[in-house]
Amino acid sequence: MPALTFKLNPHLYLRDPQHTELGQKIIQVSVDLIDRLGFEQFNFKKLAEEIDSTEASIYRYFENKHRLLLYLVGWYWNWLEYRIDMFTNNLADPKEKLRVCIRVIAEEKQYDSTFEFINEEALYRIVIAELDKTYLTKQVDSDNKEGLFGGFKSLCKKIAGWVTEVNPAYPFPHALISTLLLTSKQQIFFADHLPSLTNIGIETDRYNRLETFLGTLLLNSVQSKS
Amino acid sequence: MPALTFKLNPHLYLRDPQHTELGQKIIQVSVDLIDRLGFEQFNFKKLAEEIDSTEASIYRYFENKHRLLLYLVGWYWNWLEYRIDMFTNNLADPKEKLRVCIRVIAEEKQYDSTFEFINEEALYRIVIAELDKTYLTKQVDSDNKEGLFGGFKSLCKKIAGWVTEVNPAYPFPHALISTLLLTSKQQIFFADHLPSLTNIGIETDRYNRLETFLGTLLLNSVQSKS
DNA sequence: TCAGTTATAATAGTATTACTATCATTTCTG
DNA sequence: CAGAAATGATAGTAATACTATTATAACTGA
Repeated sequence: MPALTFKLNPHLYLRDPQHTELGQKIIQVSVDLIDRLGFEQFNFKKLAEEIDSTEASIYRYFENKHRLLLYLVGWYWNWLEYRIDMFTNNLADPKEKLRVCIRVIAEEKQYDSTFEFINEEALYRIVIAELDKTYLTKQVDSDNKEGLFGGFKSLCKKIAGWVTEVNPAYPFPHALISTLLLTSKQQIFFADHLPSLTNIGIETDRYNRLETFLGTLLLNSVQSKS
Repeated sequence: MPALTFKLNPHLYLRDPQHTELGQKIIQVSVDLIDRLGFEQFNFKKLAEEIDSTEASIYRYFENKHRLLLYLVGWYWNWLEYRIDMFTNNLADPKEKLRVCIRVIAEEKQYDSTFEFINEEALYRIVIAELDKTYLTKQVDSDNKEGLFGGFKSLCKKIAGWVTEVNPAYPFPHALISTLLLTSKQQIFFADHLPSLTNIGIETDRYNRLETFLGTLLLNSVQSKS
């Protein structure tokens, strides 16, 4: 399979990091570093040291670290949508699509060799811990106007469309799917850190249990009338 | 009705702010200021100016601004649990309790004169925008060991108990309720800032629509077997 | 009432962060 | 090989999140 890349919203970056060696290094190493340090402790100075470059050089690719996070999370949403498409495009029944979709959303994320310089396992952990910080800011409205949340919205719209196919009378398809997408991350976080808020554990079958939980949540709601 | 206060976990503060005039002012004005500026732009220097005091004085009440946020959010959970108790303690049927519970969770929050120096409307907006930041940190585990998330966990446990009463076979009561509690905030945020991720609007009946959405989500899941 | 404790104010200072600016050097391109 | 573009090296700034010190005001018990 040829090496693929995603075309991300150009407002996310100043210079496209996928097109240069330094840019690729920034992406690759920032994933590892944010995973290790957390987004608050992460900064461009530490990143520059790690890749033997300078702060100033990194600022030529990303306006600030928030945009870099938006870029990484945007990349994740594209990747997830790509995987969902891959596993659903041979299916006709929208209900079956939703089932497969839940499996892909809930599954353990593993390194995907289709995409070089992105460690999907680490990126998944970043999304779990930092996703909400992408939009819980004072600039959410201007960021949104620039289309920086396009990946999330696109995926939500697609899946919500299948919900409506299954039951056109269901009044909350988008709310249901955004809830599903966020919940899939939150419950994993709770399992790891606040276990009394969930019934997902830390065992190896946690992803199966998550799938079951999300499955009942989604499918029972969709079938309801009210 | 006499003026009430909540007994919050003492690890949240260095000196109990409810016991002194300055402490009460810190609480009261920080709610307004965080609501206006957002938590990132908020700091103790600005707060000190606003209440004609000094940074150093505020640091004698709260170790840092994160603890202050935890305090405010903890207060909110106590308040919500108090309201839920108020409206459910005369009910015997757990299913009925869940219905009322959803109404209280989804309702528009209005100023509650039972509690002086807390503006519940502003606090509710803070919780919507900043709640996730209380636990999405690197110190979540040590904060949790100190019991700083006690309010959230206590409420989740109580409602999850009613879920189990309704259907002892349902395997995810805590996951379902934590999802419900978070979703109730997230969907309001989306309605205000990322409307394509929800079907709740900004109209006056938004809280009724939210209640309906959460109702189907909860009640259909609880009744399911799998 | 006054000595002693405690709370607050006033002020200063520090390390880190999130940038911006400038200029030199390397690399890539027609 | 000239010129442009990308990167590196270095410096500097305003703001943040504190800590420390000393002075003053307020309350408390004997």
